[in-house]
Amino acid sequence: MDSTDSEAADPPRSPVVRGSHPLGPAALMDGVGAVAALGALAQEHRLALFRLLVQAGPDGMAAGAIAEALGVPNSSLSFHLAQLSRAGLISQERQHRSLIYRADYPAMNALVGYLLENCCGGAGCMPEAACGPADAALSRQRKSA
Amino acid sequence: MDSTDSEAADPPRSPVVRGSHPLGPAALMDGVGAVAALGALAQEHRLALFRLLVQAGPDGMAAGAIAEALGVPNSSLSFHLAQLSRAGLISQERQHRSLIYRADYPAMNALVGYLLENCCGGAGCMPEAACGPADAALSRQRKSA
DNA sequence: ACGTCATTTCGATAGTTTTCGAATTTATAT
DNA sequence: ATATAAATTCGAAAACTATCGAAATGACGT
Repeated sequence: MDSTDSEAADPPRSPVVRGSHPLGPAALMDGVGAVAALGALAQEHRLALFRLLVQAGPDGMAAGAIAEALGVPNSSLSFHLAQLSRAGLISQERQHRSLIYRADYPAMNALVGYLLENCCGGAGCMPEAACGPADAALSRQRKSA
Repeated sequence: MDSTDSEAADPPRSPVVRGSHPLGPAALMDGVGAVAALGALAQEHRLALFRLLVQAGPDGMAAGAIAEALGVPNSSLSFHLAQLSRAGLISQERQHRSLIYRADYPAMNALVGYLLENCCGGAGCMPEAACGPADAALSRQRKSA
């Protein structure tokens, strides 16, 4: 009752690609990566944080601004940023004295892709869509730097 | 400092629809439900379990068969089934002596929909798809029992 | 009623996550 | 150099999650 599967619940982790945290082309996702990404988003503050970064668009947001917006203490936020970062869902860049964080759209695409492929019966779940780095309605009004 | 958001990180949970665990029309998902669903899937065994149920299709699988397939002790599996059930991602039905579990496709659609809507820049992430209860490629080849 | 099979609940243990103040690091301005 | 600002790491407490054997529940056949 198996064999047709690629990965399931067994200890022997296969030597697949795995993590490309520092803003890489995370175009593909395996089960391990999916668990990491899901776990990173499975927390009230972190889901809100990620949503915020997605809304912020390509400009990203500084850590302090995020902490302010979410009403989370600075050190707690840092912890959550690290979690998302470790899962490859966000990227960091220094700008003057601030650290700017951005949502990693390819990584999110890969996660949704994994869910559609593996958890929706091999077909998919939603009507149709096309993803750029958040520009449809939100960042239309901002020029980016 | 905020206000433009619908839900973020504040304690006062809004009186939205929320959980309809026992196989309900979970067509819409809020942030709280999304965190629950993401958390339910953010675990090696549970992700494998859910995948298995998606592949099993509308026929579902008995708890024992699942435990066997995943190589997880019976009582551990029960715990994981309860987690997925609590998140509304699977449903249960008694059949003779066995309990049959099934993936709840509408719930999964709602989760993916939430991610596309809220975490992909308001546009979406994937090219195109259409979701029925897992029949496209997988259950095509199974006869069902 | 009794035995048996299928599953869940209980209870204890080990491990992981979340939280946040205090101390520290990194960068800039004077 | 020294001060100030922006974030991170450290450390320790509280809360949660995962694991699994043993006992309990529920359904069925005889």
